[in-house]
Amino acid sequence: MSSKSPLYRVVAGDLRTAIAAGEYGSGARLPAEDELARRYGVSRGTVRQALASLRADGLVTSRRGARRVVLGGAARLQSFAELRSFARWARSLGEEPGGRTVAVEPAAATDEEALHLQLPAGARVFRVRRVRTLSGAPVMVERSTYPERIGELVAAMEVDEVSHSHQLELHGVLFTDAQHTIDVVLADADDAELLGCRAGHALLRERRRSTDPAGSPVEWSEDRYLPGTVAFTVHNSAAAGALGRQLGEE
Amino acid sequence: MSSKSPLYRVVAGDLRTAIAAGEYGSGARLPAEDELARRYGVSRGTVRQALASLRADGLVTSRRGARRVVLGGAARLQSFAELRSFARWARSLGEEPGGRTVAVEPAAATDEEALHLQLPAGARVFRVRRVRTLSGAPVMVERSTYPERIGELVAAMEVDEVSHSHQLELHGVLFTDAQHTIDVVLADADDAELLGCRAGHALLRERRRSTDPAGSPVEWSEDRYLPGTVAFTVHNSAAAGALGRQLGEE
DNA sequence: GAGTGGTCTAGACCACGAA
DNA sequence: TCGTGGTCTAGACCACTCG
Repeated sequence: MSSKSPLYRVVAGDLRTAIAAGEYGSGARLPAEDELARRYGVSRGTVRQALASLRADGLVTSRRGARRVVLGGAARLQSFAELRSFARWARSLGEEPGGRTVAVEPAAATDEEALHLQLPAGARVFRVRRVRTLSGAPVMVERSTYPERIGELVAAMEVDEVSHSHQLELHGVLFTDAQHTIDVVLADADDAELLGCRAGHALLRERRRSTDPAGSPVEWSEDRYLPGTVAFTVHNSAAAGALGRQLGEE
Repeated sequence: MSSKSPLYRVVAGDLRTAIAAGEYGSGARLPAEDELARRYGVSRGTVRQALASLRADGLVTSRRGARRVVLGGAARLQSFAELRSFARWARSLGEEPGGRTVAVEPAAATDEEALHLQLPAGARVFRVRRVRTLSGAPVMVERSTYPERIGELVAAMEVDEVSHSHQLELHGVLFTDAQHTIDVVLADADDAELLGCRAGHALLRERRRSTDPAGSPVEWSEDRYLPGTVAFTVHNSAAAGALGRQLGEE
């Protein structure tokens, strides 16, 4: 066994599997922390670390004094529990992701781009426009802005490269954190042509700012999805969570 | 001092304040864990628990070997990362929330309702339709389904009650966990009349399943927002072991 | 009152990043 | 190499839930 996984991940994975397999159905009580610690031969702290990850994903409840209870899971579509690229997300659903780069152009950053990428106003950036497909059908238009260094890597990729983020990973560029904003926008002429819908059609918009492990912004992107192709799901709790609502102004 | 807050919350709050105040600007390095432990006179574990909550909110990075770095992204003092009712959310933004109940009716649960509320098919439920307003202007139609026990409480409320969830809290009904799904839908005739838009207009839809501390479903709701009035924001992370340490919530 | 999770301590060793 | 965060242990006490 060359298991390089930390213990708490092994425990968490085991519990996830057990829940998914129906060993602990919706509403069932999980074993007590002490019992799990004995069962896995680890300390209670390690068990708690594992359980915290299940809690963060909304799989179980957690209250002082009472056993943890398995929450009735839901069909997840685009879950924000993990940060995944379009390509990886599509494959996890058994769909075949595709991508076609429509335009790559160097440019001087607008004020908004400079703000989100933490660059000086007018800094050199790359704007990339792509159409993303599922099983050949266009479902999303992606307009991304990259800092110069990263944009040059993107510019060098094939126009039908399926996963830019995977290619960037190979060059040591990692996307580890992202802040998303989701709302509705109407298709402009460009969207209409690329997605094959009519202008004025409603689209689901996701704006995203991604950073690398060091906290430096690596991407500012606006994705526009055809309705019905995706939905975003998120879990939160009164203690903490991931979702927020904001007034819809720019 | 009647400080009832756990130590790690005090530390976390202090760090949040310092970041919001610009003491640690975007890109600044936070003090090391040992240093913080000394400074606050607590153990390293407690400091780590505090930092985990900042991490979960996307305020700082976290990587082995390197100091934590404050993530940019404007002055986001208000963490919208909690589960909040429409009324509470609106007030936190200085808006005046309102609500008008349009219909309350007992019914037999559809299959979908029964599934989400974990009730037997055909069980008695209550359907409630409301229009939510901000400063008097309608922004959202809310269609909720409640289990019988809770529905009866809702049915007894005033038609212009601003916060159902607050009233339910007074009756001991707590909403602690929720799973949300967000997508786009077109307004039907009913939506159009209630929101004052035309049928076919695009609306931002949020479907939500809420549970109480014990994990029992207490509400299944579909909210439809006029575009431009709200946007949903989410932070997530792919960092290995980003979340969690020996924390139980948060 | 017994069981359980929440908080906290004081160590230890390791893996990784940066100088 | 050295500082840092990631993982893990073995205790302790408290607050809460539940029968």
